[in-house]
Amino acid sequence: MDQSEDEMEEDEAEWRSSFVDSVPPSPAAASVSGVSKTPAPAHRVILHFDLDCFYAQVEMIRNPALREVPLGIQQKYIIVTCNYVARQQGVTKLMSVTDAKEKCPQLVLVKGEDLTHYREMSYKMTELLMSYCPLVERLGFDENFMDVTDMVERRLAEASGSKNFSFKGHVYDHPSADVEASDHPRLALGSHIAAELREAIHRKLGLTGCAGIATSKLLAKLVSGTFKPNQQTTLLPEKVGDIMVCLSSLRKVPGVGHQTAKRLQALGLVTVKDLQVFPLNDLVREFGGPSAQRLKNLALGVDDSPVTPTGAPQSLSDEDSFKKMSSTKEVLEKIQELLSSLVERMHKDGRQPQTFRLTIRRYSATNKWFSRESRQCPVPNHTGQKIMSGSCDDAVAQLVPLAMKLFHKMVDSSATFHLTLINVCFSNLQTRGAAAGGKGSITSFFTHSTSPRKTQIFSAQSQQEDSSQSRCVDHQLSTHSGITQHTSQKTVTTKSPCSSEGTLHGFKRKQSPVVAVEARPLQEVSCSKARSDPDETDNTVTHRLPPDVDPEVFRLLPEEIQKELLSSAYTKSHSSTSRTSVEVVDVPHKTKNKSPKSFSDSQNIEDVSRLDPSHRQSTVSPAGTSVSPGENIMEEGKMSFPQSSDCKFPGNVDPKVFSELPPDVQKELMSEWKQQKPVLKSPSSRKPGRSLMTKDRKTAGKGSQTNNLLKYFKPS
DNA sequence: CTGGGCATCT
DNA sequence: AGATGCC
Repeated sequence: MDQSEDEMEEDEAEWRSSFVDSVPPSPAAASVSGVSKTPAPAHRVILHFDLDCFYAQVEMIRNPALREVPLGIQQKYIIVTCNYVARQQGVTKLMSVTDAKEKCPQLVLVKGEDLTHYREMSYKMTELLMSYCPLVERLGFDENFMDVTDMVERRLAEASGSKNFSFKGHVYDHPSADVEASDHPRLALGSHIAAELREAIHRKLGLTGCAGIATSKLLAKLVSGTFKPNQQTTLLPEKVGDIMVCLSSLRKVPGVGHQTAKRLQALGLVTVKDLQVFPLNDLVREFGGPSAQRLKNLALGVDDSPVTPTGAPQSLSDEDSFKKMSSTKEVLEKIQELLSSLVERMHKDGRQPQTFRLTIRRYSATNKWFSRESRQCPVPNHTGQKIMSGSCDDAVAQLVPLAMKLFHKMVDSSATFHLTLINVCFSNLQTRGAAAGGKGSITSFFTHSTSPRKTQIFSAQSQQEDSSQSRCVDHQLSTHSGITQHTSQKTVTTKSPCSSEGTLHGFKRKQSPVVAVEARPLQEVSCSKARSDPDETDNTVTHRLPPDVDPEVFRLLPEEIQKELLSSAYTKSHSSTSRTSVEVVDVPHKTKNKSPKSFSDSQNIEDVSRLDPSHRQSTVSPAGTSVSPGENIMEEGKMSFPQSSDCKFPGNVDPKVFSELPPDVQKELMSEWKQQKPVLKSPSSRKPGRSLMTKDRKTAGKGSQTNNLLKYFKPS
């Protein structure tokens, strides 16, 4: 039964009494939002944490010298955030680089387009909070909501004797000292918990931030920013009306975005008060029932939405924006670059993506920031396996052609086009292994993000749990040993950005294979035998089977494999030497801003060498850092070439893709893979001629992973 | 000179 | 697949 029992009674007796937490059915007052799916405790204690200039803090931890200078984090031409030294000089968030430099000529800029470090720190923060109580919901990378109602009740029970209640930090609209103590013991305890958590965050992660303590997410969020850097504020119920009315416009209400604000304005509503008194019926006409009620409630400061544990992300994506991209070659290279990084992240996550999506944004004078278009498709199982097994290069080689196919569904490359953004995304992430506990997926970040091992078990268990018993751990925050976390971490020795890669290979091609192509000189390119129908493709099976493939055998294969074969088969091939041929092609590519495989951690802050000529602002190169000589370089070097030993087969390469490359590039690619090919791996396995089949199928199941199925067919 | 994620709802 | 929202 409701364990809420243990709580004490007292104070606001009435309303809370009936259904404090457990509350079964009657939502009573909660009915407000129309949607009554989750009862929502009548009185909760919700915390909202908001880290101070998050990206800037992460960079200052990585390079302490930055603490003393005005620092701006730059993404393209925008300062997305800056430290307080810079703010003193007039720099603000989302200011253009030009304006910022004008205001503060000495502003030091660090590029922040690669979110790796921010994401890692962000999850450490969430994990830390979760170690005290599982009900933690993320909002972006730098904010977290936490429902500490249970923790508060427990403390209330323990310390029932001492009535010494006071608030930690500020209390909204209360001059200060006059603590109205125990009229609100729960919120007061919440303020203590918030203070302890902020201290833990600072001690263990080196981060400072603000916290808001209130009875709902809406209110906690609104109040948290009352006193800005590194402070906390509690909002008492009697001040709800005040805090809402003080908002300068409806747009300030969380949940009211750009579009909604415009629609409201069209109805003549501009201030919060306007919406509070506006007839609900009229609102319903515009927004529909549920949305109307929700909006009105928000204006009134009413929000019964629960803190929903976020857990591991449901999708992983990587994107880049630019001024102009108008050739297929550039698109291909960009996709390859984005995929290399994304696949690496996906591998670390540990889950297997079932869906891949490609999104683009076209240039358009009018609607510049909108209109994104996307196409998605399933991720072939064997590709997902490559990701999970760590054969990231192979996976990328298989995904690039898929992505190009999706691209061509949206863009007619024979006509001119002008893109300003490309995004690649994996979703429908499936926890591997048997126990599919759909939800338990705490995988990734939670488990291995930090140091592999110590990781927290707690996170795994805490995750799902029936709300009824989601107990907070509340081990005294102070001692709290369980959590691990390495405090300030790694970066002390940050790696130096600069040189490592730029110099290394002047050519800068990263190691990742871009396209796998089967190369045989086209003997008859198209099919010889099996062709049955000319058309379509993707699904039609037999057409275009390579000459050496036995159609009968082909039919027995799983569909994905058939597809793979078809796509790789329809590329040209050359049979010259005997090997099969599948080559991995490496395209010279620029950039790399994303880290290639193995050293994900190292990331450069600046990475010049990018293709974008334009930016090269004065990025900083941190003083201390320096490179560790040997290692980085070595790593890099070896990766780039020889390494590809296990090359792979072609996956599906769109011939179109390959053919679109400039001749010299094609040539280079060809010779490139030629070199790699000899390496170990499979060549040997090729069984004699095509007798294959049956048994091969079997073997194929498992061992063949690294090599393509083509080997079974290929004879020659 | 407008970033790079994420989520939810339709 | 798109819109919208939030950081």
